[in-house]
This record gives sequence, structure tokens and C-alpha cells, in this order.
Amino acid sequence: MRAHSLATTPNLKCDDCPIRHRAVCAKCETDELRELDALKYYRTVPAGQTVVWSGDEMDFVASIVSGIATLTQTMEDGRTQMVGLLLPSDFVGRPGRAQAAYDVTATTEVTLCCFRKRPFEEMMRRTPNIGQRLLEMTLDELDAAREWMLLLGRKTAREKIATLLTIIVRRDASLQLMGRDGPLEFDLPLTREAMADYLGLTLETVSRQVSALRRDGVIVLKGKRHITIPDFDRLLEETGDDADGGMLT
Amino acid sequence: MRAHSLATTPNLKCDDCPIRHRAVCAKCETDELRELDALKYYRTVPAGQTVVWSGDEMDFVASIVSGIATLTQTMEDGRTQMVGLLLPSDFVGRPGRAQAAYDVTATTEVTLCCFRKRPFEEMMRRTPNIGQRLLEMTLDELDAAREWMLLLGRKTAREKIATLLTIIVRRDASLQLMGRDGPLEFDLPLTREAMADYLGLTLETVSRQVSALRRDGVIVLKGKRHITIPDFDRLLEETGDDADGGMLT
DNA sequence: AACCCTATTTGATGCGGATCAATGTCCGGC
DNA sequence: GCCGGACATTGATCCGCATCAAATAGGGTT
Repeated sequence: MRAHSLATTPNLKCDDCPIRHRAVCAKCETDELRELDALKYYRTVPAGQTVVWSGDEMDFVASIVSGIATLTQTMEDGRTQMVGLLLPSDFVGRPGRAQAAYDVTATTEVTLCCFRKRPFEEMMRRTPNIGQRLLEMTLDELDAAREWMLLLGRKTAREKIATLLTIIVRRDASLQLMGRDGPLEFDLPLTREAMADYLGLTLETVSRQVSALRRDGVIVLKGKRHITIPDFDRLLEETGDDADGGMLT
Repeated sequence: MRAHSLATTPNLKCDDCPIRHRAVCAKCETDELRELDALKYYRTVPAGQTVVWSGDEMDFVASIVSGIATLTQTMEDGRTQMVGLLLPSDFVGRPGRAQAAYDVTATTEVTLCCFRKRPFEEMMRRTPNIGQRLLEMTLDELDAAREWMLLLGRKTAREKIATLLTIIVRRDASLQLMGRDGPLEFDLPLTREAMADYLGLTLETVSRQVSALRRDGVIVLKGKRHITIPDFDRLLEETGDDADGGMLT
């Protein structure tokens, strides 16, 4: 199970917390929540647009409510590497830092639940719970980053693609409901280019390997984006990971 | 400046805190420190030995006092990727998790300042400061992991080596004192194989690229491990990073 | 100083993924 | 239904790094 988010958790059952970001309190500490409520504001960013540029002043922290965003780093000569994939409930920004360290880009239309940084930091100081939650989330992200490093450093192109698919499946909330045995069906939230940036490959190689997995019956494609995975275990075999999945969260 | 460590910070000037791990309190909250004192114990691990295996029960968290340790992940077929490089003052282990997620190996002889997990977690709950510090450190690690991802995904072998050297220079406390203009001199704390594991390369490629940098006068080698960098800016040019260094901490 | 063990260097060759270059396909607008 | 443009596929070739295979150099021991 993924840890609860700081400010929004989709699918969280909590009848007393009609506002999504109330998910912050699994235990419903209502005073703190009222305070968070007062601070928050929403912001919607159209698909393809950059939310913040690396190096920009960033006077807020935020939680993804809906849509998908990415963190990317760019080298002088234009080479880019995605370093974070943000799905609903993920946290953006760093308390205690003024400037954004990465480009944040909306892959689909994204809605953010924002908190101005100063008041948020103040509140963090007064409410240890928030810091605790944030620590948990950050540790989860660090683990994900380290899995990602193994992928970037040591996996073949085919293994990279297979691994990315399992990551998407595992993190897509709408798929958590389906059992693992039947076929899984979903739309890829990323273009081939974004997949390439994620995986440290070129988009041509991504395309070729996706085609290869299709030829081999590991996945079924309908159109460019819609994917069916007839047998999840078969896909897992392609990742190079241990059979038990290695995913810790 | 690197954030202060949780439990040990070399070179920290604090006359009231003779015990290194007292560095936890930049502000010297002595009550908390007395409690930490009571919990801590030291453990020394000889060079080359594994501290914890991935998947093992891990009933402590710790702070590196001296020496160098690594976190590595291994795939079924034996491919390995280093995912963390732990220098003095770095934190090991994850509060709230029973099993180690990675192999922790002592590269040199390592001394750890350990805290049994249960009491430490309890204390964390009572002392928000500790959680705050831990959050800061974790965020720093996450940033480092993301730089590392760019390296693994997009840099050439030569750029990887140059980048590793700058990272070692920047993190080696004993080098922080020297100015950036004169030649820097130090011993590599890693074997060629460990460097390869860090960089997602083979040891042969590491060796070749080190030789190439030597041929080109970017570095000077005395023996196998001792390195002199006559011109740090020249080395920086080889990393592919922005001129300003990109390092945020 | 001779010896041994391991880390490292260097060489020869092959392959996986990058690069360059068309071609094909989907989708929205008119 | 036709068209335009972005996204995606496929093909041909090249190059950087991996792989396999010796040779060499340090560093510690006797």
C-alpha cells in the first residue's frame, strides 16, 4: 500500500473528510485540517504546459489532485532525463527551498492543491504530523528513485519498457481494483518521447521495444496508447526483477 | 552547505557537545541529547564486509561516524547497481520499516553510531526536531539520487567519471578546507569496480576513461588510487553539467 | 629482493542502442 | 470526407560501451 498523501488521496474512504486534502489526517485531527483548509488554493495547468522552470522562484508547495506531471532535468546541450513522475496524491516542491530544482511539466491537464510556502512551513513547525507524513512520502520517493537508478544503470531497453509498464500499472489507482489474474487494460499516460526520457532511451528505441513486446504477445496495443496486458506475470518476467516484485511499498 | 546530520557531523564546532552525535542539535537541546546519548551504541565493521543484506531484519538505524559504506541493489542474474554512497554523517536505515531494502556494504572500515529502532521511533514521535532533521536529510538524498539518475540515464562514460570525481571532491570533508583554485589532492575511496557499480559501467570502461582523463591532463595519478586535480574548472567542463554546478545543497 | 595475490590496465571484437532518414497513422478542424 | 500536423513506426548504418582475454603493476609478506 502506498502511504497516504500529504494533502490529497484519491479513493480514500473517509466520510468525515469531504475535501480531498483532508486525507492528510487518517485520524481526522480536525483542527489541523481546518487550518490546512484555510491555506489551500487550487490551480489548473493545461496539458503540455510547464508548471515551474528549474531555477525559478517557487513560493508554494502542492499536491497533485488530478492529472500527471513530470520532473525533468536538462543538460546544457539539451539532453534531458525525467527524474520524477507525479501522479495524483504526490507532493511537489520542497519546504525550506526557495528555488525549484527541476522543471515541472504537466503531461496531461493537471490540477494542483497548493499551499503558500511560508504559512505551510509555519504550520509544519506547529504540527509534527505533517512533517511525519512528508518524511514518509519522501522516503517512499527515495526508494522509487533507487529502483529507477537500477533500471537506468543496468537494465536492457526491453527490461526498461516492461518495468515502466509494471510501474504504471501499480501506480494507476483505477487499476488497483482489478484482480491481478485477469487482463489489465489502460491508456498510457505518456508519449513515446516521455517514456524515453523516463528510461534513458531514445524514442525510436522505445517504439521498437514496444513493438517487439507486442509481437511477442506480452502486450496488446489498440491504437497508440491503449494497452492490454493479457498476463501480468508474463510481463513481470520481462522486467529482470525478482519474482516477488521487489516493490516495497 | 550540506545539512547537518542526524547524529554525527564531522567538523561541527560545538564545544558543549563532545560526543559527535550531539551534532543532532545545532541548538543544543540538551535534554533530547541526553536521551539520544542513552540510546546509542557503536559498531565497527571491517572493510569489505556487508553490514546488512537486503531483505534482512534490521532492528536499528544508524549514522556513519567514519569510513565509507555503499547501498547496492542486485538483480536476479547478478547485475548490481550502487544506489547510495554513505559518507560520515549519513544516515542508514528507515524508521518504520522492518526489513532492509538494500545491501549495505562497508567499502573501508566503517564505524556506525546505532540506535535501536523501537526506542528511536518513540523518541522521534516525542521530539519533532529529529523528524525535521531526518526530513531535511532525506530530501537532500533525494536530490542527490535525482542528479545520479541524470548521470545514469544520459551521460557518457567520460562524463560519468568526471562527475563522480567532482562528487567525491565536494563530499570529502577534508577537501572542503582547500580553496577551489589550487590543485586538489586525495585518495579515491572506491575501487574501479565500485566506481563501475556507481556509474552503471563495467570496470574496464572505468579504467579506460580514467586513463583517458590522465592522458588529457585533466587528472594526475600517483599509484592507482591517489589523484591530483590540477584544475577543478577543467574537470567541471568534462561533466557536461551547467557551469554553475547544479549542486543545490 | 623475490614472490604472490589482487587490482588494474590494455587489447581485440561484437552487440545494443543511438542516429539519421523516410514512411505511416491517428485525431481534430473545417 | 478531406486535410494538416503531431505522434509513432520502421529501416539502414554507426559508434560507444560490453565482453572476452591477456598482460602489468602495486603492495604486502617472507
